[in-house]
Amino acid sequence: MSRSRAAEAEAFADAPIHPLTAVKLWENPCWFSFRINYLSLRFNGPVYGRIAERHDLSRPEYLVLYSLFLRDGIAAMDVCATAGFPKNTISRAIHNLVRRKLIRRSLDPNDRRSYLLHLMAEGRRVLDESVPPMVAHEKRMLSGLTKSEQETLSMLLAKLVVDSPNWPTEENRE
Amino acid sequence: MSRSRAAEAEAFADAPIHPLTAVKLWENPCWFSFRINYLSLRFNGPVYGRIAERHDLSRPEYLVLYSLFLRDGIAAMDVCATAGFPKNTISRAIHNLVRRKLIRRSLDPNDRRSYLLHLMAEGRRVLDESVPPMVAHEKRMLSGLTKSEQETLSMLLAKLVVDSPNWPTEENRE
DNA sequence: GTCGTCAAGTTCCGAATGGAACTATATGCG
DNA sequence: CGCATATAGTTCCATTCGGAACTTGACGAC
Repeated sequence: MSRSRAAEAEAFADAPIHPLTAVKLWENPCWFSFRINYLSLRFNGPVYGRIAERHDLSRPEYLVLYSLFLRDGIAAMDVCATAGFPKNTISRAIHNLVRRKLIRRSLDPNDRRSYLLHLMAEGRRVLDESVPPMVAHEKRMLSGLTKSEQETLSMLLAKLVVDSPNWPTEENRE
Repeated sequence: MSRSRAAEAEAFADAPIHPLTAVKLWENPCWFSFRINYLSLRFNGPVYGRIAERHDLSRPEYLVLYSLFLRDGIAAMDVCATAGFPKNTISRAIHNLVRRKLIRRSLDPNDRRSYLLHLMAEGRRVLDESVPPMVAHEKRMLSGLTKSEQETLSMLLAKLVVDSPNWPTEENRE
């Protein structure tokens, strides 16, 4: 176990967590990936569970919708590149959303292979209902940290995301 | 956009990233969940891709194996609780690993419903081969941060994981 | 121009996934 | 003790997923 992880383990010694969780936190050479995977999970489960239940949307479908909430008029490939789902999954999601009239597609005037995606009224309504509880859940997750710790965390994670284009991928692994 | 995210955006203004990634970083009310999901993705893709290719193991299968690497003699439910896969998926993974003689099961003397899982020689061999590149990939991901930044990040993420039992889940959402 | 290569999006289909129901055991309670 | 409830693990099966091949259009070289 690394020195720093050992120190953390001591600081959190009396925390009421599953024994194997403790091992994965403090005696794990991949401490980072365990933590982010675990936290992703604890975000995605409740959030996408609620969305499936109340709006009958799958995770890829909601990701398309949410991407349009952030930036209207993007293309399918933009969603793929930033959400990490394969393009056929995103394609399916888009078709379902179009069929249900939550979004519409228009031809991209600059590239006739691609379509621009736009929110429709019903899509906006779903976002109006679903975004606030999602933001609340994230706030709840972060409420164990002070504002200043949250800022530090935000900055460090941003640094990693910005650096990520330099990392090896499946293709160019060696 | 929050004040702090705006400040970060300025600091990273000339980073060569996808425009929608920038939006998801700096103009996203759920900045935290985007970042951890994105980073999980960039870890899991290459790492599990390599493992599938070289060892013909699925992600749930490898997670069981890796859990035993950290602590031998645990039960299926321990893996579920810490890895976040449903128990039938873990059950299947265990059976495949047993069939391929990477692990074995023994009856739990204290609870006849459950089995203790143990690594076998072949499982150890697979871990010996697969863990170092995985650790290297994580190191590479973190190499954009200084040692001290990494310690800070480790601590902040650990705080969140330790706090997570208090969060609402799908079931008790309200 | 037109040829070769690359990129956006779709379709196909085998494989993996996970909810729900089930078995067997444990545990709490009167 | 005997019953109700909870938990570990398994099985079943409809659904979803994602790799691969394909279509159509863009773009650079000549």
